[in-house]
Amino acid sequence: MGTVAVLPKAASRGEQTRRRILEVARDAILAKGFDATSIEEIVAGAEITRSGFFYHFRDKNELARALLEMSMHEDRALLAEVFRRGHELSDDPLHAFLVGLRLLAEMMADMPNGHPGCIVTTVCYQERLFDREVRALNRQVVLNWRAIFLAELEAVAERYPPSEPVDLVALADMLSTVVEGGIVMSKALGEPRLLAEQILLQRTYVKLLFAPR
Amino acid sequence: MGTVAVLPKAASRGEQTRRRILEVARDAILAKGFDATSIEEIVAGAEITRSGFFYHFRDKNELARALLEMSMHEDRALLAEVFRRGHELSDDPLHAFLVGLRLLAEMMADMPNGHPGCIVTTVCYQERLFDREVRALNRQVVLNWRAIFLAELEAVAERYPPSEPVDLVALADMLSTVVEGGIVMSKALGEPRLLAEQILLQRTYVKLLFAPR
DNA sequence: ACTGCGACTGTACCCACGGTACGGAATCTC
DNA sequence: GAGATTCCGTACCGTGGGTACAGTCGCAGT
Repeated sequence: MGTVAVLPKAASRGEQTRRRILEVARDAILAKGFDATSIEEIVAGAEITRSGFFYHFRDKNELARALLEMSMHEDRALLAEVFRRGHELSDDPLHAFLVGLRLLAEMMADMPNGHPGCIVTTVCYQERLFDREVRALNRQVVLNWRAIFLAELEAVAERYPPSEPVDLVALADMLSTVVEGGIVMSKALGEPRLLAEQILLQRTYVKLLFAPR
Repeated sequence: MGTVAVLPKAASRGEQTRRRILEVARDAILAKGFDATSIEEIVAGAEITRSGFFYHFRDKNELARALLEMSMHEDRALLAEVFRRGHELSDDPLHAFLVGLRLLAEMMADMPNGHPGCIVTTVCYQERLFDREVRALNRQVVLNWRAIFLAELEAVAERYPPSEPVDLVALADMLSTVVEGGIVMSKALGEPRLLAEQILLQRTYVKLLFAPR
């Protein structure tokens, strides 16, 4: 069941346990929400005790912080990989971006039970549960997405003038918006495919804006 | 502070109290999440006792159900009003729809503290907290949005063929997607204007798709 | 004026859960 | 083998959801 990869520099025992806690917690929290996930069941899933949990995390807020950091690294790696492959297949910035978006949509479509959810939404829909540090980190995660998408869009806009005047930052944010909203819609309707479909619709938007007529 | 309008057929005392509970609960839940909102503070805000709360609602699930029903009626009224005004100003279905979207964006922009959040997202990010009935109702709310947007889009598509082949249902869902995602992004970044901006970007998309070149 | 019902109040209690405190014990490292 | 790391066990507190139930208050109908 473990997704723990065999790493060259073997993590210390403590680090391994910590990772196990984070993975169990993430899955449970995305399925049931932060509050509805009890520490009791996290420690059961991670096969430790309550004391063990509080050894690694002072409280649930620190767990949230660690979860956000984990998700930020994973997102960054995933998006980097997707667009790297896009640029590998084409020198044209628009074509590369469109390929990347299609790959992203395919990844989302390949989750049989649908996307499990995003920690960012979990956090900002339970604001008061989290301290300033967590909320700041949450903001940072979103700004990170913006930067990644913006870099792609700027490269595109440099070669292809948009057919309508658009703010590139807002357009970059729209990609995050569609993903976050698409996850909500997929979950609400119980239609896992909706998320990928929405990303492809957004892809068509980009094509319409920049592709030469 | 009360938004209770003076109605002709005065609601019974029980109905008034029930409404007060729902309004207090909605504001608190959107600000802090469902779980983080204690019954204690709801009854304090509504100026009743715990027993009074449980007289009106068997448990928190029933509160959620009532909240969803309230939000469904409010949404329906708001969207109907927005598009009614659009069609009042123009006989052209596309123009009317675009006007409606602009009005919608303006409404969102006029919330000084930003959109407080959407119950639909709250529910589907805390799935396990709610029973089947609540989740079904949540789905119904989203399907309701779909129907409203789809009716507009079908009227548009009948007169103006889209410049790219698109599934109208998916496009209708994209409006909900952008609103839900935009709320999340606004909250996460602490930029209330982002939501309206995203709706206007989506409006441009519709224009690009259907406006004759 | 009496009755019945709707709309609550007050009190007492149970359980789950987050969090604290602290004393160990096993395992690993140097 | 000393010390640090990584846990385990146990006891305890406060908060909050939920149950149970007796009593109160005002109003509508007779």
